[in-house]
Amino acid sequence: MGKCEQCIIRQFNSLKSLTKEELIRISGCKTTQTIKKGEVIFDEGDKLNGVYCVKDGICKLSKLSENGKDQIVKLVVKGDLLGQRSLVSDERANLQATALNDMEVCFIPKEEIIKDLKNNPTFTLDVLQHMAQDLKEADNIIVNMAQKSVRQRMAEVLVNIHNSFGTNPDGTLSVLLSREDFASLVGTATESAIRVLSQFKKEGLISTVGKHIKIENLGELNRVE
Amino acid sequence: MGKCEQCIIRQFNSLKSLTKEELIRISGCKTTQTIKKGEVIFDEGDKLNGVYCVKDGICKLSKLSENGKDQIVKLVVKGDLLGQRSLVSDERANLQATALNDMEVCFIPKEEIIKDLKNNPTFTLDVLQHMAQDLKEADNIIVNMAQKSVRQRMAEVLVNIHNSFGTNPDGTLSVLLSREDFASLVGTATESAIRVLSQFKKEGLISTVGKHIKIENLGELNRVE
DNA sequence: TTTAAAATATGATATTTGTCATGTTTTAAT
DNA sequence: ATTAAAACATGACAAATATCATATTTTAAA
Repeated sequence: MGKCEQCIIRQFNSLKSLTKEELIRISGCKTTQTIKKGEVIFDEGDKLNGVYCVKDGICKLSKLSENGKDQIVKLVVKGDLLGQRSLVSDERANLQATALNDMEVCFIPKEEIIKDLKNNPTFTLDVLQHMAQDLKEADNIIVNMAQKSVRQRMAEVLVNIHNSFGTNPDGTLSVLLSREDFASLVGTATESAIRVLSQFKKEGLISTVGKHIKIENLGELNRVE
Repeated sequence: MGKCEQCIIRQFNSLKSLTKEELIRISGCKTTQTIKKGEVIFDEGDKLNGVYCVKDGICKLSKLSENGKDQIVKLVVKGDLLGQRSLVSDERANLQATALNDMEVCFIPKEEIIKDLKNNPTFTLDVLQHMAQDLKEADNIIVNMAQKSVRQRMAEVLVNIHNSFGTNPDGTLSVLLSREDFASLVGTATESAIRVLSQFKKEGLISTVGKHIKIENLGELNRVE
């Protein structure tokens, strides 16, 4: 089993603020898991007894609305921590986490990581800063949902995925999503999402290679009204 | 000038996790301000050099969308801290804070409160827990914005204001908002907000006493489809 | 007190988006 | 390779919501 203190993934998240001693302790109690595409990592209402460090793959954080539709709130990728909020607040999970492709994660038990939250203010402050960033992004999503059209929101989703998660060598978005997932991100009906993407394709803003989407005109996509 | 260590307001926010010594130090450097209704406390893009502890009154946190409409993201009331996110992330403000009635606040300079964030893990963890709560609420708003009708969102806004901020002796909501502010909270056009409120009144779900709104049927309001 | 401005209200209409139906293509299992 | 299921696509229509126009009422200023 890998050792946390030698793992480069931690450089991308708050675990980088742990001391070498703390990392060695965490390393001794963590477990590594592989999660298959489509598998639910945790569900709304679950009691999480730890936090996940994503070593590879990508998952969605979503919530089921009363109308039966899933709304994706955030995408969590390699290098991110998963489940911090439940850890810190000691509440049941508010969101569901579902793997969008095969994942490799390390699970760190709650009682161990809590020790560090209580004793290492640098670590706690780092977690706090990440959560502040998440909150800012969530606030911005609220404004977009309330004030922008489906077309604008879809353009923004494409640009964000491009900028945050990058592209494959052939230029297609590295994150591969179904039309239904796009709809869940944008907050619209699946048919509407399909229509908007088709329209973008007609207008030459994007192209598709199989299921993969390639952004052809980032500037125009940013300017979509 | 009042002393923080004797101020009961701090029981409602993270400042309660400061030690007596820390409180005395904060007390010595804080300033008390009164803010008039309608006044902007800080604007999007402002560099905040401290955090506000709200002793009295209420304000809205909002963001101007590209279509020129304001979206309210959160209401901040007596007992809350204002501006923590900018403090922690060391970024410019993402939101505008505007007083909805006359307010009294204490301003604590950044460099002083940062000392405590770096040295008192109990305090940092408390701030973290509050931010985790804010993030959960923001996630829930995203889901509502994306998946619920204007009518449902308005019902929810009324119920939330009732439950979170309470009522006056005559039963009216203690938070007095204009129809435009209701629209900004719900994320809809002012006319639509007015129409929905008129409809609720017709259906006997609410009544109005001047500009004040009284919830007449909380149960039905919760069940609005 | 009078008066202008702002807030509230409501109708008519346009636009956006969702829903339902149906067909096509892709994927995965046998 | 065949076939069933899932994903993708598109048209037709319905429902929700925004926009524009125009009153009415309330508020605040002179």
